[in-house]
Amino acid sequence: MTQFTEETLESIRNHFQRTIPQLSINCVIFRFDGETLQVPVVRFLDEDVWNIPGGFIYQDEGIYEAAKRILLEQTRIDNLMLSQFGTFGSAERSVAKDITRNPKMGFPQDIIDHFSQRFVTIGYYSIVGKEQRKLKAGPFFKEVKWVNVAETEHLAMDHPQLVSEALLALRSELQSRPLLSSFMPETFTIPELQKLYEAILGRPVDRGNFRQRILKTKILEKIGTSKQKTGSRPPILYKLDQKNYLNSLSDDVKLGF
Amino acid sequence: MTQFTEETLESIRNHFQRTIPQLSINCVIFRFDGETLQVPVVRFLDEDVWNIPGGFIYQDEGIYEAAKRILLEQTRIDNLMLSQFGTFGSAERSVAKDITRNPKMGFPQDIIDHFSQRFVTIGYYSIVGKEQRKLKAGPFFKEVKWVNVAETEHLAMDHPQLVSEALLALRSELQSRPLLSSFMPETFTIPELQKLYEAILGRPVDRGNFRQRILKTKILEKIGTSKQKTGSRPPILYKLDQKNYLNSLSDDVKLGF
DNA sequence: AATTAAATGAGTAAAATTCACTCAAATATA
DNA sequence: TATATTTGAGTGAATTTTACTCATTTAATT
Repeated sequence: MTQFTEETLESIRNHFQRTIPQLSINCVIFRFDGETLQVPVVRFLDEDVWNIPGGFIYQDEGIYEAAKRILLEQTRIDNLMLSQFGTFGSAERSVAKDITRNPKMGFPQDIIDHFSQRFVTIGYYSIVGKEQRKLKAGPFFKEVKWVNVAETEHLAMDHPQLVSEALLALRSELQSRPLLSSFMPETFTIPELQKLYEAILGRPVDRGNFRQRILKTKILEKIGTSKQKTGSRPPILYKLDQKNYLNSLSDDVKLGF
Repeated sequence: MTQFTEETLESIRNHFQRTIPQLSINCVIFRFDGETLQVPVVRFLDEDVWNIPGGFIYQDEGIYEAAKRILLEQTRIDNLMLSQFGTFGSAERSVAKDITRNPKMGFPQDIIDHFSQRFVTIGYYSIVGKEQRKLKAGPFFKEVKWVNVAETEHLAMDHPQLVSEALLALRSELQSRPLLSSFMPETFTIPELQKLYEAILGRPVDRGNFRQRILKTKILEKIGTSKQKTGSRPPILYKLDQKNYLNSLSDDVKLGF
């Protein structure tokens, strides 16, 4: 049985006081490590279920700012453009089923009651590159880690559903615009980019045609040749041509695979 | 100065008690009258600003059910599939700026305080055909009417923004699936359908190519010839081929104009 | 040093789709 | 009966998509 100091409990109660009741935010952040998609998950205090990072909205902040703050606090991920993928609020949706009600946590009744309320959550998603690796747990959280999207079926509450809905939104965004800037490292190769597309779309993409379409957009700028030790022709290194990339966004350029 | 009976005030206070605080729902329902897109707007009590239909979520109902109930109560529109287009919640977003705080309404302070809170709203949209015309105001509302989308810039609060965001979502939906069932009458002609597409997309569409693409999907079934008195060749009447239409939804058929 | 394996860069032709346009058909009106 | 108007249907050029082939580059192997 975990014991909380009165100070911790007061801090939690104070947080409730300052936030909008029965409304939460969850952030599904995809990270591509070169092979698979992963998302950060957090563990609350001594609980043993993992959660998508999430929290509550202060009375004096907008929901977008709240999403960025929560993400920063719980994972240390910063400077990211977030997009909404949906708001979820069935009548039965509550936090307490999975956490706090757990006897071993030993929460006082008023806090259990708070979490037993029905909660509506606003879902945001984004994507980062593999250079993003440092995660640091925030207050009230014991641990943060990356977990493969394929292994998210055991997350708390309806969080597995949040992950799949976010992935659908990401997929749909990928279809309608050249999605490159935020989640690729400074320089990258076309085969690397193709692997990202395949990870998001969940299916293989023809190599030659992928290259052709990407190059036709002129959003890539040749940098040099990558040096690798794979015993095959080294791929060309590219970086984003910022000017053409921004143009392509406003010109509604689609890659469409 | 409007006078409210104590019974009315109690009914309002009771409603607040049973709903989720600081969270609302708004429904942007597009209607196509053959020429332009319109949305229903409502007028609250004796106020003179018009609002997108909206309301609050009972503690024991899901947000989707709440949206359908609110729409039914305030407009009598029923049996509609609604889709979310976004959730809006800047820190300054409040109801009271436009209504209730109006002195001539004469609300008691506790109700003004309630509406002065910051509110987050979940936006839903849908579309109906011109056969949908009956609107009936619900309790607390004095009037409901259809207004052209082009004339929604004077709606209350951020409701003009809700309309444009909903229109963007509708447009995007139109691009990715053959959008026909819910908003066309039982039988219709291809020129009529084209006018709907043009209204939603906000631009002209080539006549011949539109016909070609629609017919290629085989989701239309020829019924006969329409009889009109325009002094020109009468267009062919079609109805939806339900089986092919459902197939086209699962097969991810795109019309893409 | 020459050969091989492996993956990349580049290109090409057929198929499919999009786009711009012409022409015939059907109807009310003059 | 002729005319104006709008719809139905079709066609060919342009473009895009798709399914490939082939040359290039490098590390490892012989």
